[in-house]
Order: sequence, then structure tokens, then C-alpha cells
Amino acid sequence: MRPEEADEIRTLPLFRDCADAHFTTLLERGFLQRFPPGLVLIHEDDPADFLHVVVEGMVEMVTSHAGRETTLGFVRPFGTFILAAVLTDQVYLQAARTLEKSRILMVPAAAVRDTMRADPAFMTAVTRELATAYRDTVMELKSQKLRNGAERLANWLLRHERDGAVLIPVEKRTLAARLGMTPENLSRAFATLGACNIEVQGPKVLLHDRGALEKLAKPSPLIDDVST
Amino acid sequence: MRPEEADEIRTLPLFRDCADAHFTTLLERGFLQRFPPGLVLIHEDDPADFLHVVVEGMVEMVTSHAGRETTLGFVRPFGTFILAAVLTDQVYLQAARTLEKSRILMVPAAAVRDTMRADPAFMTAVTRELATAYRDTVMELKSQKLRNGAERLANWLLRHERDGAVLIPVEKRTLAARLGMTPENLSRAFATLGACNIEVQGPKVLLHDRGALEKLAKPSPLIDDVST
DNA sequence: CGTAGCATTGATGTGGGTCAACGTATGTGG
DNA sequence: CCACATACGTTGACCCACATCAATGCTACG
Repeated sequence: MRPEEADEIRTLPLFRDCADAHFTTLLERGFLQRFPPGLVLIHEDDPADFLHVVVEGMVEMVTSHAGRETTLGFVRPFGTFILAAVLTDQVYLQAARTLEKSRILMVPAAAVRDTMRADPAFMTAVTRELATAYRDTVMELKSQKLRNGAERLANWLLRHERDGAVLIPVEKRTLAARLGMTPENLSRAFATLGACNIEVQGPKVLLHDRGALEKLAKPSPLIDDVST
Repeated sequence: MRPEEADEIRTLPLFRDCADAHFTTLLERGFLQRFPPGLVLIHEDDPADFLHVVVEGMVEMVTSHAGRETTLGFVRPFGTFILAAVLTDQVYLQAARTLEKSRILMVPAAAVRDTMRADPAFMTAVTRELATAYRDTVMELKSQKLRNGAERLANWLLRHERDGAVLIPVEKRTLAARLGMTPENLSRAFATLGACNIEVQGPKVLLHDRGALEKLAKPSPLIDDVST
């Protein structure tokens, strides 16, 4: 791992408060691996062996059942995933798949649990991280139950807006799954938001009138202040 | 509080491992209150002041946005709620409302945080409880995104089946909100499940053919093994 | 009794899924 | 360098699940 990456990981909320020695141990017991795009890192229903930290690239959390599949979230540097399964020593509820060439730090579950026992500050950080992941999921569930497709898209755009534009970092079909709709319907949702003066140029979306978009999206900190 | 209720709380996963002295302190700093049915215990967007333990009765977790409202879950004795908001010292993402006459133990957030700091076993239990709540919510989200209404109802029935029958503990309209549909559509979902030989008698549902119901419901431990 | 709230049923509308066709971009092999 | 293949995005036609609206019956309760 490059030193500046170790530094980045060190400053994550999950790791920033634990003792130097414990942090070093976690890194030493972990593996930093490269993966090609489209590779399935973990499968649903597998026992939880590793805490994963995305160092480079992007990972998609997916789940399938009875022939249907949906995306539950994306993880980008320097996000983590599968913490809950590691803690309860249970099976994964979601699969993880790389969307691009990625480098992932894999910390053995036992190392995480050992460090928690040894380092109260780390235990506290784990608890906070979990609470945050939990709240994010509650917000996602609220969004799913209380909004329609166009509203979910509008809020996603507002969250990712930067200088009046959004660069969609994944294929549109993947974004559609993330938002809980089909690719066809995502296209139509974009068309609907045309009334709010948005303009789609391939992966780039221009928000010419943020006010109009907000009027339709009705963003709320109780749904949209997700940490990821 | 009646002694046998204190005992029940003591045996909860959240409290069973903490030291006697700490448990006593938690109870002493807490308030046991009675509430009439239909009372709003906490509002969305309020700061998190108390961890709540339902000692008697039943509580509904609800959320509303832009004129719509939905139910995220029920809490029955001896379940807890609002742990995540207490830990991160943030506002509530959900409101809580009594469905019946209820008695609630309210433990000040500061007491919870103090005890966590003082008692590693309690901290571990909190972490485990949070991880479980998180996993339950992920399962709920999966159910919402991967199943239709009749399937969600079928699985709910299978989870609550007892001796070939289910006694619905709430008004049907409330169950409908819990399952993410309108009361009208819940009625129709029951009608649909008539093909699987279920029989509705007011709040009582008879499952004459569990096999047929399972064939439609396709229950999965990765969606339906919720702890609550 | 009379009234209010809930469950159910029917009629109808709409959001979103499905299926098919087509355009476009990218990449491959001749 | 060009034909071709492949995959993605978009659009249109159609259908299904679910919401909405309205009417009716039932039950509980004052």
C-alpha cells in the first residue's frame, strides 16, 4: 500500500481514534488485493470472513432473490462494507461486485474483533460506524417507501451536484437498479425532470435550475443526509 | 416496575451481560411511564434524549414526508428503539406512537453512553444490538425492492404463524402500512392468497396449506430471519 | 339507536415493468 | 481502414400492480 493511502485509511472515522499499535496490527493482518472489474468479491449467504475497505475503484452492493436482482449501494474510496456481518459473525446479506478495477484492503474478521476487545476507542468507532450505516439504510428505506422514481432520481442528482452538473460514475442501468427501477424507467424519469430544466449529455447531467429541481424533489435531511 | 419485569429486561441481549451495578444504575436513572393508545412518544427530527424499552403494550415506528406516511416497524415487549440516534447523538429519523396502552422504560441517552464507557460488556452488547437492527433493516429494504405486495404479506404470515393460524395484533390498515401498501390493496392481497388456501376471519387468519403459501412466498433466511 | 371508524369491494386511473425495435458507441477481426 | 458484432441507452406499445375514489356493510361504542 502506498503511504498516502495508509494515511487516508488512518483518518477514516472508523480508524482515526484507535491506538497506533492497533492500527498497525490491523493493517499487517490485512491483505491489500487488486481486482478486475465485474468480479464478485463476496457472495450472499457466505460466512463473514473479512472487513473490506475500498482503497481504489468502486464496488456495488447487490442482492438477488427469486430471479430478481437489485443494487443496495455503491462503495467508493475510502468506504468500508460488511461490518455488521463481521460483528455478529453471520452470513452476508448482500453480495459485493467490483464496478471498475479496484484495490481492496481485506481485514480478517478475527483481527477486527480482537482489536475491538483490546481498544475501547476502536470499539466506540465501530459502534458509531454501525449506527451511521443503520441510519443510512433507514433513510434508503424511507426513500423507497415514500417517493416515486422521478423523486428518487431528483434527490440523487441534488446530492451529487457539483458546480451545476452531475457526472454519473456508473452505467445508467446500474444507477437504475440503485434507485429501484428499470433502465427504461430511468430514461423516462430523466425525461420527466426535463420539465425542471435538466439536460442529459450521456453520463453528464446539467442542472440548469436547481430551484425547480428541489421543488419537485423535496429533499429532507431526514432522508437525504446520507453519509455515503 | 414489577420485579419480574426487571428480570425480563435483565435477560435481554442488550442488558444481560452488563455488570449488576451498571444495570441497576441504568434502571435508576430511567423512568417507567404509562401511555394511552395513540400517543406520539417521539417525533421525527427531535434530538435523541432517551433509549426506549417497551415493557408492556405495543409501539409503531412511523415516518412521514410530503404528505405521505408509512410504518417502518412494530416494537413489542421487550424490544428497544432509538438506539442508533442515542449513540450518534443525532435527531430521530422515525416517530414512535403507541398502538395500545403501553408502559415504556425511558433511559436517558447520557446514562446509556456513560454505561457504555464504563462497561465493555455493555458496549459489546450495544454493538451487537445495533448490528442486528441494521441487518433487520437491510432485510426489510430487500423485501421492499424484490417482492410484490402479496409476497410480502405471505412471508409476514409465515413468520407469525402459530399452530396453523395467525392473529393479527394490529388494525389491518396498520399492517398494510407496515407492508408498504394501502388498506384496500391488503384486502386484495388476502384475496389473492385465497388461492393458497388461507382463510381470513376478522383479525384471525387460518393457513390451511402452509406448503402452498410457501411456494408463493419463497421465504429466505436472507430476507425473513428478522430478529423482531 | 345512532354514529363513527374500519374493512371490503368495485370502478377507474397511473406509475412502473415488460417486450420489442432502433440508434449509437465501442471494440474486434479481417 | 472498414465491416461486423456486441452492449448500452432510448423510445414506443402494451400490460400489470398498485393507488385512488366511491359506495356499502360491519362493528363498536356512546
